[in-house]
Amino acid sequence: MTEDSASKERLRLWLRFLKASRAIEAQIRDNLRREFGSTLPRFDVMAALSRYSDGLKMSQLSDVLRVSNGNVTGIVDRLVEDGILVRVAVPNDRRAWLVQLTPRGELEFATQAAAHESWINEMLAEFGPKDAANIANRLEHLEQSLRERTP
Amino acid sequence: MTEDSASKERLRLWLRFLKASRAIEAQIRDNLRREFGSTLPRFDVMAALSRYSDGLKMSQLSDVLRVSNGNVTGIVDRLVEDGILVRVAVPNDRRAWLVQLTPRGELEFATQAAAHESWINEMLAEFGPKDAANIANRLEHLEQSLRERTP
DNA sequence: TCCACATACTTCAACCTTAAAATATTTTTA
DNA sequence: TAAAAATATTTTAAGGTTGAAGTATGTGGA
Repeated sequence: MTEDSASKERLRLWLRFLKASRAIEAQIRDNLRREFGSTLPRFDVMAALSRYSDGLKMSQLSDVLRVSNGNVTGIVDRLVEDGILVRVAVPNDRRAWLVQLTPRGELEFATQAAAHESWINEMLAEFGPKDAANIANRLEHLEQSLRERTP
Repeated sequence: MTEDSASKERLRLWLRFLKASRAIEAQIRDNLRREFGSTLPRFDVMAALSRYSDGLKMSQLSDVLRVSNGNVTGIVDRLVEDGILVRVAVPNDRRAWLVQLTPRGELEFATQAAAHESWINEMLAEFGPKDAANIANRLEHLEQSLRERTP
């Protein structure tokens, strides 16, 4: 196998990877929209905050989600309007806000997260638990090595 | 292994999958922007058209790319402005347009595609050609079964 | 003190994205 | 052939995304 054809195989892997990822993502977006009138970015924000019951600052949230600061502002704005989140002032730092799920937000997220898990479970049914765990580990390693390349 | 923990493993697989996919995609977007002042959607359109030298109709393009009709309109508009694409009238059907790469567009795409392949080759270096081929096949199968679920 | 720098966040302009509505044209049907 | 249905595309409204610029506040020297 030449280096050149190895490169072609990796490209093919990426194209398949991207296609599968987009197909699953599109299905999730569609389900979120139809069943909950919501979106994947909103779900991602709720998921992040559900893991930090003390709340996160805007900048921490954008770190965790790996999206830009300005992006988070808009999504949080809309979730606050909808009563899913609250912004709480941080003592001794008038620049910062702590963002938290409201009780209603927690309830809403619990419902959506359960549905989300079952959609994934159906879509990835052809992966047995052993396989799933192996590939997940491999991807975790890949993602880590990518993060080391670009600090 | 209970069904419940199998579901949890599949969820974990999806989360890793998504994270890795987003990390790679982010790197490609960044490279395209910095090196070519372009974007992934533009690259995707050029890639699709490079496989069809006779050109594609707008609706065929949105089929191939699996994005909405209206979306393609805007991207093609900008690529036409930049001299990368042309819209050609279709004989006997005044509703439709055929979109093609210009000679300059073909040249531009060849350059970007070569760079793109080498970025992927570096990022996925830890996958040997055999591995890459195996996983690609598996993902192809997954994507196909997803397409059957949602026609 | 005060001034430079850093930090936290928002705003902005440009682009991507979708679903739904609108426009134009072609094809089918009554 | 006139009306209805189908097809091809664009427009629109709402949201997501980014990098860069802008605002406000905090911090650490000279």
